[in-house]
Amino acid sequence: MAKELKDLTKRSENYSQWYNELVVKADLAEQAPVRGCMVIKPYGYAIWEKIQRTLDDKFKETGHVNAYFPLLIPKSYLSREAEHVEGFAKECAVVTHYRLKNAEDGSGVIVDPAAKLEEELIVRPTSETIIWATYKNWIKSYRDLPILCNQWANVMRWEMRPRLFLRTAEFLWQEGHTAHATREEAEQEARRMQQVYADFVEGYMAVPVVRGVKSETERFAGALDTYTIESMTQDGKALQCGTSHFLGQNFAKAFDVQFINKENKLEYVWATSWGVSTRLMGALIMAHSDDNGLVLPPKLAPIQVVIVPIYKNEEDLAQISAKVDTLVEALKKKGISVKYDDADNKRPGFKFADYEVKGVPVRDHAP
RNA sequence: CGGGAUGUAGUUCAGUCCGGUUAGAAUGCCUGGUUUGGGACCAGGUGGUCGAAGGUUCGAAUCCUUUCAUCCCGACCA
Repeated sequence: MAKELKDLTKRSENYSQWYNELVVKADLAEQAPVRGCMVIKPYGYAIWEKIQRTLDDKFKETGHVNAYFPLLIPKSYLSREAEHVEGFAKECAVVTHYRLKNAEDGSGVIVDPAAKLEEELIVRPTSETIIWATYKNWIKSYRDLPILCNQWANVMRWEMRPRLFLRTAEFLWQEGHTAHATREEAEQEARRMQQVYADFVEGYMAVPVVRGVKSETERFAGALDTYTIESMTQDGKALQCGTSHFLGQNFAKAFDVQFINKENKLEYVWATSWGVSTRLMGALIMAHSDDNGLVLPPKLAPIQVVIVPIYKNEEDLAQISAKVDTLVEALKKKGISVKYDDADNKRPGFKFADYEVKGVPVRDHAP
């Protein structure tokens, strides 16, 4: 690199500032007007889409199906499972009214006091409660089991100290929620999904992880065991990348979900839940990127190859473009995403620097 | 929720201590031209309720009060 990137803070100077700047400069995301919320920009979302697509395939391969459960949860549901409410109650957003009206002094809209909800609604911090309230209706017999559902959704936790991708108030994730007839089967499922996560993070994100079990204090609120995969950041901290919980019969008991087993006896259902979130984006950035910008593994890079033409005049450009076009076609046939950046309002030097910050794996110039 | 800092142009910031013309710079953006092998240059232009409310004053970005927001360090968390 002939010239240093003038404005990206070095990791050695201030690691967390480096991270914050990189996320913005690489065009991945930006702060939203609402504290703790982020706008995921197209370049960042393209990475998330690849993560999503790959994981979704892996879930389907392991027998899971997608469904969707609602954003809002009756407040009373959250208090059904004692440990669960202990763990989540403090950080929830609450819907108390359903209507706004014009202020009489013309200062805008205000909450209409007449539109107060009888039972307040919680914006889901996670969906165990609403899902188990639903599973109660779905499960009668051992023949209804197992249920292997996943949902892609947004959730909200009112975090005290948000950071783009790593800890935002609203974040995107998937949450698997499975119901089983036996303890062994549920435990096996929880461990299997931990392995699916580990394989994905290592195989596609190229981020090494440690597989482990959470201590009692770090365990998911309501779980008997929490299996975790943890990556490392470059300042030597562990980052929780994904968790898979063996929930025992806690939620089945809280929501009274029983089934009749082969011996014609009533029994509580065994449960798991497991999730990874847009935090994976944070893990990806933290693991590979450097003082020159983002470093993306080719499997997840939205643009895998970028070609920048160098030319003196229109005639040159036409000749270069003709050659590059055939090259681009050939690469596309191989399933490689190529960008030919012939924009004439940026000079080559700018493009080289820009694509380096954005972490395009192969950057080349066409003479 | 505790400790610290900061709010001025799209962005990064100077000016605030010590009140005084029409609030500045860089960058971005727009126009024209020259350029184009690692973040181009020249000329012109665009861009601001100085976070908000109240107060002091002949006069407030600057002083006082209140308030809101953001960032950093802790505690909490996928």
